[in-house]
Amino acid sequence: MSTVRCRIAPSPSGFLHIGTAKMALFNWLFARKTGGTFVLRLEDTDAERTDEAFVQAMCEGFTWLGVDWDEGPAFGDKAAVGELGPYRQSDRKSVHQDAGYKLLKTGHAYRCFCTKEELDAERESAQQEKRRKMKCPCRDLDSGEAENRKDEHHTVRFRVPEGHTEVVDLVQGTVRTDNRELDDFVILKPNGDPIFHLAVVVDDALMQITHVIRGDDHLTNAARHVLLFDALGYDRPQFAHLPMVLDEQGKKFSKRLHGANVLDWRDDGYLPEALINYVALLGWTPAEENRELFTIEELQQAFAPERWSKSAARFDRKKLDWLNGQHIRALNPTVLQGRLVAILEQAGFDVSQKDDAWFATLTEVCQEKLATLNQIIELSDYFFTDITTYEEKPVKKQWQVEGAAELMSQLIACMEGVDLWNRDTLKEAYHALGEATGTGLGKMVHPTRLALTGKSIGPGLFEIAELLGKEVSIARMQQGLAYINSL
RNA sequence: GGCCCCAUCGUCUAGGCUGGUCUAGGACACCGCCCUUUCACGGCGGCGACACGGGUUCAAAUCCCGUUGGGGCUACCA
Repeated sequence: MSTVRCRIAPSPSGFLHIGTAKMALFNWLFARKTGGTFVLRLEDTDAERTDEAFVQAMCEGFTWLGVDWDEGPAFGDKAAVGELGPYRQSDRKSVHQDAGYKLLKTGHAYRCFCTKEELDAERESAQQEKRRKMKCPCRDLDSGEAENRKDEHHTVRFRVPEGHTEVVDLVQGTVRTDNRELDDFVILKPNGDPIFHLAVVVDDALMQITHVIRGDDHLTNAARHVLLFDALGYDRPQFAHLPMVLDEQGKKFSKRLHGANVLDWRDDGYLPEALINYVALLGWTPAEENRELFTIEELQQAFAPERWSKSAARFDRKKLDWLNGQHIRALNPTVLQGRLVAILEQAGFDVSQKDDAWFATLTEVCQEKLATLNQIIELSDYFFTDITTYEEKPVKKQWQVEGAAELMSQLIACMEGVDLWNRDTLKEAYHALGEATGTGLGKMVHPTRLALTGKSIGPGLFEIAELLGKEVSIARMQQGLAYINSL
C-alpha cells in the first residue's frame, strides 16, 4: 500500500469548473496510479460565498465524471468517509483557531490592531511612492500589552521571518522567494475565523496529505504555506503546481463561458471518459510516444507526474470532438444504444414506437459516424417525425432536373416489387433497376435519400430504408413525387 | 508598480536537464488523393513551428542574459 495521500479542495461557490476538474483529475489519477488515497475537502470557510445548492451542483459534476474519493464529507447522496475528518473546512474552525493561537504563543504570529482603512492607505501610498510597504507597527508591540488589548477588534497575523523561502515543486522546480515579498499575512479574522492560508496548511497537515497538487495560481502562496508548515512543526508535503486551463482564445477559462461547467459537456453529448482523456492530455504526455487514446483504466496505469507540463494549454473543442468520436466507437454497442435512446427520448421523440432490435440497428449504423452523442438527433429525427421540409440544395440538384418525376415513379415501383424488405434486398433491387435502365446507383440513391429523410447526408441509404420499413418508405417516396410535381 | 511562473506548427505536444543523430517527430484542424450512394470512418500524401535580440561554443530548439507577449500573487477571498 502506497503512502501517497492527495486531495482536491474546491470551494463550493459555483458549479464544477473545468479548471477545478483538471486539478481533481490529476490528483485522482495520481492517487489511483500510486495506489494512494484521494481526499475530497470542501473549503467553505467563506460563508458568504458558500451555498448548499453549489455543493450539490459540484457533486453532480464529480459524479458524472466518475471521479470518486476515498475520504470526504457527506456529499450528495454519499455518506462521509474517512478517519481524518471532518472534511468540511467550516466544521474545523476550532482546529484552525488552535493552530492560530499556538502560533501566537510561540511568537510566530501577533495581534494586529490596525484598521482596514489604515492598511489600505499605507498600501496605496507605498504603491505610489514605489517603496516597500511599511511593516505593521503591531508587529513590535509588547506581547503583554497586546494580550491586554485582545478584546479589541483585531486580526492575527503571521510573522514572516527574514530570509528566503524555497518551495520544491514537482513541476516548477525549486522556486526561491525573498521573504520580504511576503507580507505578514492575516491568519485569523477579527471574528476568529481562519483565513484560507492557515486553514489549508492545518488541514493538509492533519489529513496527512503527502502531495499538494493544485493550480499554479497558488505557486506564490506556496511560500507562505511552507512557512506555516515549518512554524507549526509539520512536515512539508510535496508540491506540484499545475498550469490552469485556458479557453480557445488563450484566456483564462471564464466561468461565464459555455464549457466552463463540466456538465455542459455532458449536456452537449460528450462521454465523461473522453473529457477525462482529453483533459489529462492537456498537461500530461504519455511516456508511450504517439499514443493519445486512453481508457480511464489505462490512464490510471500510465499517469506519471514526471511528464506533467509546465505551460498552460488551451482548450481545443475540435480535438475533444475527435477524441469523443474515438471513445464512442470504442463503446459497447448495447451501452451506446441505451445512451442514444435516452437522448432521443429527452429530445421529445416517441421512442416507444420502436423496439429494441430496431434501436440496435440504428446504433449499429450510427456508431461509426457520431462525434457527439447528441448528433444522433440530426442523424435520426426523420424516423420519428414526418417530413415537412426538404433541404434546398439537394432539391435543386436532384429534383429540379429533367426526368426527376419519372425516375421517382420507377423507384417507387422498384420498392413495391421488393417483398422481403431489408437493406440487402432493396440494394439488389436498385442495382437491377440501374442495370435495366442504365442509370448509375448514385443517380437513384440521392433522390431517394432526399425523399426519405429530407436531407442530403445521413447513414447508409439502404439501412435507412430498412429502418423506416417498406410502407413508410414508399409513402415518403410518393410525398416526394408529389412535391416534385408541385415545383 | 514589485515579485513569481510560462513561451516549439493555427491548437495540444515530442525533443531541451546530459548542445552535434532535428533538413525539428506525432496528434487535432485544414487541403488533396483513395475507399464510397452522401456525410462520416479508414488509408495515403501535403501545408505548417523552435517569439525576438544578444551572448557562450567548432556547433544552440537545447546553456546564459535581456526584450516582448501571456498568466499568477501582491485581501480582514479561496
